[in-house]
Amino acid sequence: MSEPRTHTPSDFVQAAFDIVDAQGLTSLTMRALGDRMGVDATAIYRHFPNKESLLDAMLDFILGEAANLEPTGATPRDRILSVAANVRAAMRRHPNLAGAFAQATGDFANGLTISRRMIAELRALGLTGEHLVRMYQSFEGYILGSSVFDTGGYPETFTIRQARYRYLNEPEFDEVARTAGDVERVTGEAYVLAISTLVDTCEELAKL
Amino acid sequence: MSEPRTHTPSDFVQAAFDIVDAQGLTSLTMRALGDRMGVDATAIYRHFPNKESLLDAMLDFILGEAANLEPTGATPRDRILSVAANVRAAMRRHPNLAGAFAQATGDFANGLTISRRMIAELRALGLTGEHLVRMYQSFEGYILGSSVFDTGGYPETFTIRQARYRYLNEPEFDEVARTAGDVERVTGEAYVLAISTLVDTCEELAKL
DNA sequence: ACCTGAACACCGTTCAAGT
DNA sequence: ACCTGAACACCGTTCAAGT
Repeated sequence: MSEPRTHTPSDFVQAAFDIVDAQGLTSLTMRALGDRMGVDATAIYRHFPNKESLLDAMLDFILGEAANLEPTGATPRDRILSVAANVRAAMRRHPNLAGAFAQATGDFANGLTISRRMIAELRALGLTGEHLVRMYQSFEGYILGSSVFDTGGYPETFTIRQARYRYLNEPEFDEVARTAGDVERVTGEAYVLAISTLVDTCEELAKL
Repeated sequence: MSEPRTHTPSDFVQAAFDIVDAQGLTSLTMRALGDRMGVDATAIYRHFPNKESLLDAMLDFILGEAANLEPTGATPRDRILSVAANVRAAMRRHPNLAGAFAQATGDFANGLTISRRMIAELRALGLTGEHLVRMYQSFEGYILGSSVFDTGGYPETFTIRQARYRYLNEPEFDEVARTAGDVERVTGEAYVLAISTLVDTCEELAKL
């Protein structure tokens, strides 16, 4: 018999995204995924040793969506901002999965690609030695951490943040909290501002 | 009969920390928590409507460990660094739970306390209006995001990061990757450096 | 080579019943 | 007022059996 392989691991990953993006992470069960693929739940174990490795494949796919985009811009600063924007946009497309990055322990091939790209830009800015490693780590923490927090659970996240702004009883925050869209806009501006600030620091450290 | 209440919600939170800190988040089941408290699993529902609200209470407790510490330092910069260090240290004490912040949707009373404290320091630096909101958001994203990534899954996280540093094939990273402790040190330095850098930006924005 | 389906050892949660 | 315990509707995963 030996049928030609009808399903690839990537088929399961795509179907899993369909479920998670539309119904949330808790709706992704092996049985639900099997149903969507027209296959028994236990058939998935031909392709992934367990559910965790399926999730890791999904997270690596998200990073791949960022890693496969060539960063745009004529200067290291612009290319760093471009990488940062691409990571954020990729997570933003899968808000129900972004939070899973914080739990993941696997190492991601596409994460390495992004890391190498960032390091190349930091070298282009003139950084070496411990300055290079330290600034790389600052960027990684900010880009990943902030993106996960800002994109996870979108759009509810911004409604929640809007409510929190109101509780603060600070006139400036009241103003921003008029719509969840305002909160999202200022959060996006804060992201770009902080990355740009970190690039400033790179330039100063390179002069030493 | 009407026994005096033998258990408070906070008793369950403490017992839940015992389980999570020692055995990991997946070991925290309602049955396991009931066993540890010498009570049927379903008795927990007298105190918490569901498991998610128990987890929210645990996360708020972690933030409380940071919020209850008066920030030290004579300048806004030092007090901001102190707040940031306290948040990180509090998460660091519960590495198996840190990642859950990225999934949480609740709003946390102790989070508000920390927010108010940060805003007071940003005002002391001379920030108002959109600058204030934007910088606040940059700090929040960096402090929370970075702390979650750096403390979640400790100490395994740093072993994983060490392995990734080796894969990068960059001499500077090789050097840092000699021990997981070196990676942890440089990550901590990067955290302080980035916060300090953001304070620099506040000072510049205040001059405009 | 790949898939099926019964089965196992769990989950969170509800609800009637106890004291 | 608080706790018990049976029960329900699920989970992820294993493994012998099918084709």
